[in-house]
Amino acid sequence: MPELPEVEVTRRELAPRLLGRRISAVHTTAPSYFFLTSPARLKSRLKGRTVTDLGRRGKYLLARLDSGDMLLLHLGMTGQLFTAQARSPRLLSATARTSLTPRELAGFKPDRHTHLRLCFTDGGDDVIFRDVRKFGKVLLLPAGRSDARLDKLGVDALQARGADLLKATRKRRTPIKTLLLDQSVIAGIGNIYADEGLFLARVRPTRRADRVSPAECDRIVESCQAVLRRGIETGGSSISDYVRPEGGDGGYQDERKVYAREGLPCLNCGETIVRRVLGQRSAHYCPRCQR
DNA sequence: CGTTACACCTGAGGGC
DNA sequence: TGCCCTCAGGTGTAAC
Repeated sequence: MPELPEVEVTRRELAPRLLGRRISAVHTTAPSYFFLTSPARLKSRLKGRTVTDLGRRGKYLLARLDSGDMLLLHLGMTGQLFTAQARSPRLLSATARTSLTPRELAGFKPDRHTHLRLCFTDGGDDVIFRDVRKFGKVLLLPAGRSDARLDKLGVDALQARGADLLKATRKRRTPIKTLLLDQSVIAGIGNIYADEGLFLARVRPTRRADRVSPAECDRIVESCQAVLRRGIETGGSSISDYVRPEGGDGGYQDERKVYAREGLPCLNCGETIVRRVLGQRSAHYCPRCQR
C-alpha cells in the first residue's frame, strides 16, 4: 500500500510525536519474519533510548537513536504507523468495524496485528506499528553499520533526473513500468504512482524500456514527481489500510486518473481504461492517451 | 546479467 | 452459510 507519499506523510506527522521522547517499554508480537531484528534484541536496544531524527529513503523510514543505532521501518503493503490516540475504522478488523458505534471505538486496543508498540517515559501516547499481512519490516541497525536493503536503493524519486531513468533503460527490453517499480533504479515509486505518472507522461506502461526516448524519460520522471508531490500534499492514498499517524485518511485516492479504474472512461478522452498484468502487478492505462 | 515466477501473509469480495 | 477463487500501495530469492 504505502509508496513514497504515504511514507513521507507518515514521517512528517510522526516526527513531532516521536522525536525527543525517551522509550520506556517496547511491546511486540511473537518472532516472525516481520522482525528482521528479534523482538528480544529490539527491546534491549530500544529501551531507554530517544529518537533524535526521523528520515526517509525511498519507502524506508529511518529512525536515528541517541545511541547511534538506527531503526529501519518499512510498511510493506498493509503497514500502519500511528499514535495510540488515533481513531479510525481502518485500525480495526471488519467485524469490530461493524459491531461498534463510533463512540465505542475510543481507545485503540492492540490486537494480533499490532507488532510493535513503543511506550515513553513521559506517559504520553504510545507509537504503534500494526501490519495485517506482515510484509512490513523492522530492523535495528547498529551504529555505523549499513544494510543491503538500503545500499541497493537508487536515487530517491523526488531527487531523480530524467538521465537517471534513461541510463537504466538502455538495452533493457522490460516494460518501462517494471523499471519504475525497480527500487534500485529510482526509490519510492510503487504501483499507484507508477501508473499515474505514466498516464501524466502519456507513455504506455507496456512500452519496452529501450524504446523510450530521452525526452520521454525526462517527462516520465517529471510526471512521477508531480503525482508524488500531489500525493504528499493530499496526505497519501487511503484505499484499504493506509492511515495517517493521527488517524486521518489521505485524499489522493480521489485524484487517481487510471489506477483501479479499469472499464471506466478516461478523464481526458473518454476511452475505456485498460488493465493488464505486467510482472505480476496490475497496470492501468488509457490506450488512446498513452502510446 | 536480465527477466520471470513464486513465495511470504491476511482479509475482502464475488460467484455458485 | 460455506467454499473456492481472485485481488490487494511490496520485495527477496531462485530458476531459467
